[in-house]
Amino acid sequence: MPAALICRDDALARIAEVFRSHGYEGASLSALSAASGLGKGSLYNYFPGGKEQMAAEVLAHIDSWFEAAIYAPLHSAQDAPAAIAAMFGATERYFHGGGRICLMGAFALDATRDRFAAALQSYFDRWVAALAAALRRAGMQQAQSQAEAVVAGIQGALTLARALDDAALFRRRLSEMQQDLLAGLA
Amino acid sequence: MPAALICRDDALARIAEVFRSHGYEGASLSALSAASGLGKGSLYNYFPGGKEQMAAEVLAHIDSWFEAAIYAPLHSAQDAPAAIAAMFGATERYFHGGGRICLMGAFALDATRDRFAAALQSYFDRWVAALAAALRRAGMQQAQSQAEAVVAGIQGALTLARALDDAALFRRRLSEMQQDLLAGLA
DNA sequence: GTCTATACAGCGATAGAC
DNA sequence: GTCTATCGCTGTATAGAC
Repeated sequence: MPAALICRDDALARIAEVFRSHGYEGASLSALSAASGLGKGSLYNYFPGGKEQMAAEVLAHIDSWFEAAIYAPLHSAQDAPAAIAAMFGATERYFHGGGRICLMGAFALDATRDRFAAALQSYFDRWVAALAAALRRAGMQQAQSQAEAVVAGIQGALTLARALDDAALFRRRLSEMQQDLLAGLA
Repeated sequence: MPAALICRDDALARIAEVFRSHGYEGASLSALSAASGLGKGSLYNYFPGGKEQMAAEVLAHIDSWFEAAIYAPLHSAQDAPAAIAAMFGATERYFHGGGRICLMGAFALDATRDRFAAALQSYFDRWVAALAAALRRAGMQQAQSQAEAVVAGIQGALTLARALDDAALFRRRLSEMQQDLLAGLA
């Protein structure tokens, strides 16, 4: 067990950050190799499908994280408002308080979308559905529409925060959306 | 005056669509040449700075369109609520009802941002400022925060609409944001 | 101004030695 | 499993004929 690289998941995490900062087209195999600490040959040993497989596995990993940390609690929690508050907290932490973008959102905005359309669609569909279910259980009218507003608001806040180099904008938006939602429940 | 290409602006418009659909890294000179109908050599005659200059001019063109069609009316209109309504209308038309993404937003989400940081920052800053000014004149409290919410909401709605391949979601979000804003003014 | 031909670097991917 | 060397190709950019 080498010191520099414990396991495949560690490599995948570093690969994810390369896709995050350079986009799919901009993430070269050289950069992926350097960041993961694996030679190109080794990369193809782990990911025979090459760059596309690496990106697909990164998306799958993100998806399962959100499923466990965000969607499932929204669906199963007894206390829906508390689960919604927890979602905002987990979201803020996941996106490093506005300093980290959403890879799903970034991939959606160029031709990369066509490659991973199913994964992107499922990610956003399930986020909206999980939040809408919690809002409905909390007694909110037009839960679906409100959920779309919040998920879109999160994506847009990430975009603005990065364009303006102002992570605080993201945190401010999250906190206001959360307040507005809870006010709508009261 | 050739029939296929009236002027430089026509070429720029086609170039813009290539950047929009492929992103900065994904927009190859071959694609830009094919879309504009100009050989690579001719492209470098129009744009000596190459791909970076093309993208910069596309962003400048977008910026001046928004300045004239959106920011200036928000600043100067007598009837602020009407100007805000007009902004939503112009926004919906510009983004083809949700079928066209925001190039500024797309460029903000990967390493391309660093190349055009000033243009991206200015675009979003001025959009937020113009909307906030109109909201303030219409008597709204926390106009800055509301303006950030709307501009972020627009960006996020574009992202979701494209990820879910559902342009109607964008139009729905616009219409609801507009209603909420006007309700907040009353 | 337009094009074709080309330069050279970097791309994703593979082979094969160790 | 790891690496280095190399493949074929495409990338951006330029030169030069017309």
